[in-house]
Amino acid sequence: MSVMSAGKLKLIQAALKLATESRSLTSLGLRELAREAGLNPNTFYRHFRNLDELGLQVLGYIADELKTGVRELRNVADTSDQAVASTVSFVYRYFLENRAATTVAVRELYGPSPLLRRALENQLDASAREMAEDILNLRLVSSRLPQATVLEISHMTIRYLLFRAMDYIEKPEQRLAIQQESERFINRQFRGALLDQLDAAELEALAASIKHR
Amino acid sequence: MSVMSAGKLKLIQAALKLATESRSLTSLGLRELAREAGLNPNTFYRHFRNLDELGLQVLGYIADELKTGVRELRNVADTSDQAVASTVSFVYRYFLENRAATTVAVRELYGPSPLLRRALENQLDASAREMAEDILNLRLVSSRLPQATVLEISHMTIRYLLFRAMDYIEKPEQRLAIQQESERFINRQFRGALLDQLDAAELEALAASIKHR
DNA sequence: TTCGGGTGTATACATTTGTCTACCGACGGA
DNA sequence: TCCGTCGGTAGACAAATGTATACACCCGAA
Repeated sequence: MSVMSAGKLKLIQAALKLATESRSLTSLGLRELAREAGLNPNTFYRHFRNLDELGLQVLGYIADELKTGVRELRNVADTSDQAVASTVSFVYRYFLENRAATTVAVRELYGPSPLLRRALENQLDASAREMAEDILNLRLVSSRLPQATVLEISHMTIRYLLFRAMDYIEKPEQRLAIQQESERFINRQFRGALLDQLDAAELEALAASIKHR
Repeated sequence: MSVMSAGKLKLIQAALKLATESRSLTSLGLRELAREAGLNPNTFYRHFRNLDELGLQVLGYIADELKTGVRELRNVADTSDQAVASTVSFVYRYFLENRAATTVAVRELYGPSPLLRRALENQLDASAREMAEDILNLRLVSSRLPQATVLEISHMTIRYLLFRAMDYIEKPEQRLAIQQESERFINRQFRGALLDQLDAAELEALAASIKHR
């Protein structure tokens, strides 16, 4: 994936551009692609057997872009005390910088091509596992939370942030609000899960303390 | 929307079918549509000016389908004590029965057509408001939760359930797991929000009770 | 130096697409 | 009874699409 002839790169970038601004990746035309890339239509066949193969390569391309981002993400979480806020802020800024890749990912995750969907699901799965690992390693949440719960919340969070990133990208005036809302989302998930871990006596005490106004 | 000639209905249903099983609604062809409906291509022009107009009408059609479902939903929540569990179960069964409409909604919510996206966003907004209203009226959560919080969680929940419905539809062996996971999602949101409402003294007490093992 | 593979182009062709104009039967109101 | 509108069809058109074959250039290995 690292070495790639100029024409192939042009085609992939043209696919990203067109998929973002006009249609879905799966519905791009071969000639449309070549036109955008400034190449002869037949050049396409030098690099891809068909349009599905192009789609997969585009996913590989954006996966590469994403991987560097995830690595940076780990460092951010490592050195921050306000882990949730800074992580959310970083993730959205990152999606914003890679809006083409983000848009394609969102559209194809539940799109018509099973091939692309599987690939994207695996990508999200891996990200969720990494996130959960970081959370556990850095002890960002109470150790009373089971590992499975942390993983589940990581899954939910990543899905939520990914879709919300579309609004974040396209509605600049709402960015701050979306960011804060996402922080609340995550905090509530973890606090709610923590509450579930309390034993009966603690729950009763809590309930009582809430009851009297 | 209620009275509609046979041909028009056939075209809309053909659009739903094709959009579900092969491509996105926005990328359907006029002739493709007519072929599926068993009609002459030109019949299309008797009912729609262009493909965008068809898209809007399809959304209207599925919105009608959805509305009856939401109404039933209110009744379920009304008579149930285990509101969350039965609501989730009902919503997913409902999405399953309307898989075509659900699929189209998911794909177009962040799809390439701004027109369709606005329409869908409004639809989701209205559903979230209804859900919040029900929750508040039926006193399903503590009255200490601000109205805005209930609305926000309703928004998040509806988005989450909608997207998760795609997995629910397509992975029958995971249905039970997805259902339970969704219940946890909702419960954690509300419990986490509740926790945020506690005042300092209550939080300290809670923290202490967690600290000692 | 020659040769072969990788990259890109030109031409061509059958197929499909959106759209235009014209024709036709049904049917409801005058 | 006549007539206009509605729903549907038929045929034709230019444009665009995917694909095949053949040609041209560059560059590294032999």
